[in-house]
Amino acid sequence: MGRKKVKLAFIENASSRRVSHTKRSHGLAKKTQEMSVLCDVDACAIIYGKDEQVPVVWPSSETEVRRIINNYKSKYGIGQSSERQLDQQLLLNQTVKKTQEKLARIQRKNRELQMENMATDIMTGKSTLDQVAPNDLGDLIWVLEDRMKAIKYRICNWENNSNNPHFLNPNANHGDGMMEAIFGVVVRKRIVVS
Amino acid sequence: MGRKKVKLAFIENASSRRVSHTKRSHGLAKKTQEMSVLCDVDACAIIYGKDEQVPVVWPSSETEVRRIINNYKSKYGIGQSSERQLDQQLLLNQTVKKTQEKLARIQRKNRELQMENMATDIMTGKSTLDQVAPNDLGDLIWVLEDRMKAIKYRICNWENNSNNPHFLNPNANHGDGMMEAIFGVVVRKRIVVS
DNA sequence: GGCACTATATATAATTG
DNA sequence: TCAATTATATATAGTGC
Repeated sequence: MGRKKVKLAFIENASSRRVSHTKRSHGLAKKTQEMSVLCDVDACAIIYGKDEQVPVVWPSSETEVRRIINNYKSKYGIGQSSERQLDQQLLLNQTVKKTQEKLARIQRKNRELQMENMATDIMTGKSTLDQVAPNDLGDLIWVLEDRMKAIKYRICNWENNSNNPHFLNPNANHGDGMMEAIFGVVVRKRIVVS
Repeated sequence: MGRKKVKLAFIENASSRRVSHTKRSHGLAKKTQEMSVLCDVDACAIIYGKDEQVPVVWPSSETEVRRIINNYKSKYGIGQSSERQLDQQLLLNQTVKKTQEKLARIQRKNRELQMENMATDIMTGKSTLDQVAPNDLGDLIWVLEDRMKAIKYRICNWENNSNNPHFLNPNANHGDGMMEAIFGVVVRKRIVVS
């Protein structure tokens, strides 16, 4: 992907290696997130090296990462003897497992929606950055970037619909100002509870 | 990537979801491996869900996975509060801020151009004043005043270029009448995206 | 060195057998 | 349902500020 086919080997040049690292780790995180949404599975990616100060991790929420890894461990017994695995199997009956899975699914969904709401709050000035928990910052970036893309898309297609309904409709609620014209109706996402 | 753009949402259809899962998890694993080779970093990806019997993990060596995760934990102290964590928070904060600023910039730019378009619409009669939201009137005035200045300038210099191409060119579209002669070609502004 | 852009390689959604 | 193929979307290597 790119001007040239790159051979699969350590990139000697330090600066282009760093560039590559940035681009690729971003892409990897994105794909991990997409995977988890599209197929509703637990997915997690961890990338770190001595060069990079900050490890790239998805999801960025520590709690989520821990949950996914621990769950993976207990499910597939990483580094555990097979006897231990058997114990686990006995301990966790099907119902419990199913319930856990359901819970996890809801939690993932809920988290997504929380991020959406948070992004809206921040963009509309309802809340400020320092009110955001550190754990949520990373995921928040994703949502913001998504929104930016949506905006860019809208901007690109602006000329095609000169009589934009939001823009010209006199009945439209303009209380949210341009926000609405750009984002469409600004609504709070309803958080799923079950 | 594919015949159609797929929207980022749970794939309802079970069979295509499974196909997607297979393809994407494979791709994710590949990219994780490439990342680790190209940049010589520790990288690890874990994907699992109830549907899939076998979790997709890279690297496939359990030992490696354990090493990477443990190393990550001890290096970046998952669930531990330390200076490093603070650093991370600061960095994330900066990233969010940057993203927000970028977003704000785009929004500002977008608004300017919207006003331009609105002004054009009004001057060409495509829309009328009462279709403009009250919130937008103030900004609209600025744009109109700017245009008036430009018009005055053009009028002042009119005599200097008697054979104005727009004015005399028989192939030019004169549908917009004087508008075009004064403003130049009347086009919708192409909105800048970044 | 970082960012925006462009050309190209890759990944993958449909489609077909 | 799968495997191979094809058409397209996306990721990203290089380029020019």
